[in-house]
Amino acid sequence: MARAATTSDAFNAIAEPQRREILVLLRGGERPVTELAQDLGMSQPQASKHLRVLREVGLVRVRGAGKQRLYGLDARGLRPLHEWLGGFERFWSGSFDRLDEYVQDLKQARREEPPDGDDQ
Amino acid sequence: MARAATTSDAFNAIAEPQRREILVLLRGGERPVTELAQDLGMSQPQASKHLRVLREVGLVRVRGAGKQRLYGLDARGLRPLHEWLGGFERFWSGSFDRLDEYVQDLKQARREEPPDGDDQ
DNA sequence: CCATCATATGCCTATATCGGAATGCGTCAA
DNA sequence: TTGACGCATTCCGATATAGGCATATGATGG
Repeated sequence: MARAATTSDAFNAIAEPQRREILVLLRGGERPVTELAQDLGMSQPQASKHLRVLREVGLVRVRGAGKQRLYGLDARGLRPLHEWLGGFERFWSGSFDRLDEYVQDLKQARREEPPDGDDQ
Repeated sequence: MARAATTSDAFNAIAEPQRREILVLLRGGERPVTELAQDLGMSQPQASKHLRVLREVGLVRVRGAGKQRLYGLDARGLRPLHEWLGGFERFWSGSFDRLDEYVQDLKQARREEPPDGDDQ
């Protein structure tokens, strides 16, 4: 087997940095393809391809506006990501984080020490 | 070019569903490789490979415990993801979400009128 | 030293990617 | 209709993946 398709979930879709940048740009409002391509320094075909992936996983939507096609953000598609991440929040937030870090450092330090006597 | 390496970021590392499951399991505490492999129904080599990726991006850490190697969660590596996602929070939370949904439904309904073979 | 358990790594194949270049297709204006 | 514009879709090549399998490495107890 190979890697899962980029269109299989939002997780895979946003693994590509340029697609993440597209989404960030779209936070500012709808945009035509060529404008996105220019702002991100990529070719128009590449932009179209990335947008296709984002559309297939439901992260953007299109709207025809004359000759142009305006792409807009559909951030609801990011919710699965947010929810999955939420399950880990307690591991890095607030004092819990510092406690965890402290415990880790203790363990690490203990491993790096010779099994010598306990001082004091 | 091909796809970015799975070890290039946390984004790419967690694109793989089984790696996500490993992280979820590790929320319950440290675990040896074989146990993870069994619980997730994958071979031991596969588990080791996934754990290698997760370790290279700093999402897990290892600790030798006799014959075993205990893998533990290092959720700090998920922070970039959380922060990136944070930039989109206002787009799906609260009434903003409902308004957006409403507008989407309107547009979708309007587009289903012509015999169009739209997206899937 | 040897046998055994726990884990890591190597080799292999099929597959899907990103990127570039060329081209197809739809829309608008004259 | 013709031309120009905006965008989508091909075809191509190089690359790295997930997974199966075999094997190397490493620690432990006799």
